[in-house]
Amino acid sequence: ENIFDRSRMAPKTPIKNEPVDLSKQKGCTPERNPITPVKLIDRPQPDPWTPTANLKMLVSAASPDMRDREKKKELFRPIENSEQSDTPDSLQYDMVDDCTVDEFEKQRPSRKQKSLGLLCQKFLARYPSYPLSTEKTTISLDEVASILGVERRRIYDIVNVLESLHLVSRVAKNQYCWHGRHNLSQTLKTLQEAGELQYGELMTFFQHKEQDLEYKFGERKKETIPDSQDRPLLDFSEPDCTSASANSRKDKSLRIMSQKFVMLFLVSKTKIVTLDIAAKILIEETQDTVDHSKFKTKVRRLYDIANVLTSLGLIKKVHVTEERGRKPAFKWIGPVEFPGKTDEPRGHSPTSDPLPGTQRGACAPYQICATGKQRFTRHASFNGAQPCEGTRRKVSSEPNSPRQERQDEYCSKMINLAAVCRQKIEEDKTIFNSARKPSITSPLSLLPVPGDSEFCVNALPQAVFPVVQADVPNLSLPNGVSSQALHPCAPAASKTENGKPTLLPNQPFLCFPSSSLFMLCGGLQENNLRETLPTTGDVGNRSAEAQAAVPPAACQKRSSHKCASPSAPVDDEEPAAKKQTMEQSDVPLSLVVPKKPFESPKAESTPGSGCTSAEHLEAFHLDHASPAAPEAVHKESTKPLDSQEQERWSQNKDPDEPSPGKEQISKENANQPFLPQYLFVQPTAGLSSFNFLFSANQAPGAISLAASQLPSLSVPCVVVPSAAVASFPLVCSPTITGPLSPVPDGSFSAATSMNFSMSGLASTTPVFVGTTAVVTPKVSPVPSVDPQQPAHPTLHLSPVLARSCGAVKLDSPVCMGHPVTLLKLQQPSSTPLTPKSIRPAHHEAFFKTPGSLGDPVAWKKNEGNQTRNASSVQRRLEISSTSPD
DNA sequence: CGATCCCGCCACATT
DNA sequence: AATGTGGCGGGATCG
Repeated sequence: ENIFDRSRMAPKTPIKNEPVDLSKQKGCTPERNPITPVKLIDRPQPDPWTPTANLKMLVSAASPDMRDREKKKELFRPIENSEQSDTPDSLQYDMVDDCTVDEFEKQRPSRKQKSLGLLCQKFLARYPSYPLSTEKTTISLDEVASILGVERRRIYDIVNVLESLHLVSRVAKNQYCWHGRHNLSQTLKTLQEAGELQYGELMTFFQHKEQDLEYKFGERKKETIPDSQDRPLLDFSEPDCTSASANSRKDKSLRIMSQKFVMLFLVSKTKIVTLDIAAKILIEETQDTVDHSKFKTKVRRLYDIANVLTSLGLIKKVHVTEERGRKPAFKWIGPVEFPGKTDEPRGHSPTSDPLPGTQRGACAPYQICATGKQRFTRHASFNGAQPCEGTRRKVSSEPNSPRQERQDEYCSKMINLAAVCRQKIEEDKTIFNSARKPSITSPLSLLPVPGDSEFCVNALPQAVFPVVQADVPNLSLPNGVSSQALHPCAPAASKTENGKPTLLPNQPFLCFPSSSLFMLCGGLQENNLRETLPTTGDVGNRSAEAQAAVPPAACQKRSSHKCASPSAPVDDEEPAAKKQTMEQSDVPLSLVVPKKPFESPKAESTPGSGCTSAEHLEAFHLDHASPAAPEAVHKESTKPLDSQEQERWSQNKDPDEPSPGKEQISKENANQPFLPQYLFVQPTAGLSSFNFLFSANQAPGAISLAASQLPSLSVPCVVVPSAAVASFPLVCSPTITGPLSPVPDGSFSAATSMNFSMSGLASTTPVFVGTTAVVTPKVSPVPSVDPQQPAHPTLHLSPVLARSCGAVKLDSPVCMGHPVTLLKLQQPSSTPLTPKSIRPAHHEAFFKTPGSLGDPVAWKKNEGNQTRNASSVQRRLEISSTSPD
């Protein structure tokens, strides 16, 4: 085929065009010559095209060796062609063509015929699914490539994915060993376990499985993080050589990606994963960049992987309808339950066997990864045990993969979490979308319904995101959220101190339902603080009630995930949130998440909180631009968002100097001291999208309100999206609470938000947040501002902000800027770090919070306080709703 | 026009 | 240095 094309093509275009054009031309006119006289001339020279095409052809025909030769030959060809052959050839071809013209067209064109999926099917057809154990089938890449008539590069794409599932393993250069699907079940099981650990935790949190987990998580991170930085290496290293490998090439990202991708399916209740979510989740490390391109690249890779998995019959393409529209997604159609061992004869218990050495080893890695906290430790040991295997590549795939994964995981955990969150969110979205509810308010929808959604319904989400989604309603968002966020943050915060924040990441933190927004709430003030948690709870309840309002706003946003966490607060929050969720599941709220964390301890202290908050904030900043958080605060102040943001930004830039933002913050603080809450978001990496943050403070009241159902959230929060991503828009409203002026504000806010999200954003990330409640209800203004902000992308943020501890922190308003940038800054190190930073104390506090939440009294108190907030919140909600509308 | 994703350049790893 | 691998993203094709 190629040949023909070429010949034809030759005339015109060398390489690429060949096929199509040529065929057509020929078809039309026999004499292409006339047409391409000049070209002919060219052709000769055009070695390029000829060679390639020819080569391919040849290659395919011939053996590897041949191919080389042929390549050489090709060189010659051009010459031949150039002179005359073109015409003649073409003629000949034509002749042929005559008959086949149609054929030509038929054959050539279709891109589909050359699709990776089809290629993979051909590849798989060559080998038995369940080969006899005795027979060892070795695969020669060159051979296969030639047989299938494709370049070797393509085969790598296939083999890498198959290797990730252990269907094949690399034996040597150019040589792979075919294992078939015997171990597939085991592998999937392992992946599922690993996935649960990684992603699951998050989910779990959210869900409620165990608060503990959350805590753990947080702790882990903390612990790990610190070490982690190093550790990670180890971990990584384990896999291969770790650091080297890790650092060095991305190594096997395709393999890792593939495994992670599969994990997402296995962990997802719905068994449906949208590409964008997956991409975000998988982005991890990189934080930096921005992403957009990164995101695109990731998606591309996912398509590659998906094609192979589709050929394996593990997934199928579906579309999820969301508010926005329909998104491409894949549904897992492979085995879901993995009894002990599945196919394989042996069955080891999954868990038990570590056997690294063996095939199973692969599993092990996963497990390891999964473990999470332990990870580090284990890994270490693990590593020790297995020193690097050889070098990176090592033959056996198994080892590598696991390792790799670990690495990734490790790194990614955070990401994962975030991702998870996202997923959930997305799922939620999906669900929502699909099913039901419309978006109006996204938030709402989220909440309520999730279940319904059909499509997704099933699964949806919840599982995945436990957090949000499912629970949504229940969730108490607030707490949960906060807590989550906090965790990560906390550590981060600590780190932050340094200045760097390492936060990282994002850990995961929250997520919100998809799109929806999220909110986070913050904190609350002192009073609240203590109560905060309670508040949250209240919030939840209230929120539900209140919620309504909120939702709308929330709804709009879709953003995604978010996460983040500011430092300490975050931690708390998250956990709390999770807990809440769990606990409260009942609660209607949904979304929101609040955070709050601080409150607790520090906050309570009151001012102290400030400190805390500050820290948190810092963390944020660090993370990303955490500034946002501050901003949120600012918002409270009333300023318009824009301004606030800007200010913040500026602040960020000059951390030391407080810019206005700071001032504001201070104000805020003054006003309310609160703290912080926030969340953060992940940066880039994962999601691209979102970043966010939030503020915290929240008014308790606000929270409360909402309650009920809806989630309202109170939180001020924000988010941002990254432009790139786009995906998420976010928004947030801040505050909530007060009833501020409702309408107007609302509008603004809404508008703002919206705009925000998007537009401005586009650029980057924008974000921002809302604010808090406590303070005055200034609410409205802020929102409006936001929109503008987006514009700037820039951001930057100085992480500095973070610094600010106390008052300052607040300030930090947000930042936003590009998400990327910001993010990166922080992230890099941070990611992992964060956790560590977080301190238990915080956690505890946070945790406590939740507990506190529980207290009715507290709640009540909060309410009182909140009242305003609430109102504002409500307003916001209203507003938001309006705007959306 | 967005979703897909082929194609192959080119950097990095391995031999 | 040669060759194997595989990240990556331009840009073509599909729907």
